Amino acid sequence: MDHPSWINTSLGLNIVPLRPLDDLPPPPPPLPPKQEMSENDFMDLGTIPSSVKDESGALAEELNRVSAENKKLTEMLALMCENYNALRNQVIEYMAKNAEKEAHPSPSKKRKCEGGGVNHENNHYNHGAVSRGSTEGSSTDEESSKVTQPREEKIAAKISRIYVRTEVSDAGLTVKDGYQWRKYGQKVTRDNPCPRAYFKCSFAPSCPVKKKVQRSADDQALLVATYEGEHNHPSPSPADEASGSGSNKCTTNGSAPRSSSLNTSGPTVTLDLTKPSKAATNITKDGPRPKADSPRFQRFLVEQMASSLSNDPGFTSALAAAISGKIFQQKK
DNA sequence: CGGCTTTGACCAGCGC
DNA sequence: GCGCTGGTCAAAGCCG
Repeated sequence: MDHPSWINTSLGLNIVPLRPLDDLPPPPPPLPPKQEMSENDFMDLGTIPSSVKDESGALAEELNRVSAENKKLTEMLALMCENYNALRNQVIEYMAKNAEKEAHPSPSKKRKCEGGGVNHENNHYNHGAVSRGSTEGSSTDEESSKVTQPREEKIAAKISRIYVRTEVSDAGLTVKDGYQWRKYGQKVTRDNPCPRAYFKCSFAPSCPVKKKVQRSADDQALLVATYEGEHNHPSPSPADEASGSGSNKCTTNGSAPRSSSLNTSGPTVTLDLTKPSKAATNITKDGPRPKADSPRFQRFLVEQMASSLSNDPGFTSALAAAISGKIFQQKK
């Protein structure tokens, strides 16, 4: 993971690890001046008509034009890379700030944060959606509540939270995620009339993972499951996982079981510059593959980078929603 | 009979 | 110190 996974939860984004820009191959150097092939190239030199001099002039002009275009595209690509780096740095800086903020919550507010934390975060980040991903590097209210544990253990504890939409008539508090859980307690909390159920992972005897499940106070059809810790045993078999997640379509990430079929109604954005886009795939598969050092390829590269962001229908809306949600949460 | 759930009791942290 | 609250324990009951 390149980025702290809290961003998945906090921003409601599912960000695929980006390949660092430094790893990207450098933009191909400008094309060396070379003669473009034309029909005349295949003609017998002895049969060159006298007008070839005019054509050579035209070709030189064309060459200059192509070179200029090549240079322009290279500059555009460099500019885009620069913008991308700047944006990435901003994101990293922002994530670092948040991680620091959440890693040092006000100790005096420990319990108050705990009380409504689940539901409030639900509203801010993942209303009506299943959020997944361990909040590695961002200790939350739940984490700080384990005051009896050594500090190292608290830091190591990974918290992840998922939201599962169920039938309101379904009174159960079970979030089927493929793992085996043993319920060891149930409590009615102050801020929520719905009881909170406490589970321990019974898949492995020594597994330290705990899970708390409670219905959202605002939306009783929404189950909030909070996972604490990391499983110290292999994930359940895919069959188990599939059967386990069948009814609720619920799984988690990080410390909790993985899944790809989440019941997310919230925005999910996948940024993956390491994978070729559809268009790129089509070209490499179906059409002639442009040469890597050709101006056409460079233009294609630029267009792909731009279109991959701007043409993604979910990107702008998800970005706007995430940013506004984050700002709204900070104002509170 | 073993594993799981239920549920009241207990403990610890926090605010007043 | 006391009351409130969240988290955990453990005995009893349930179920296959």
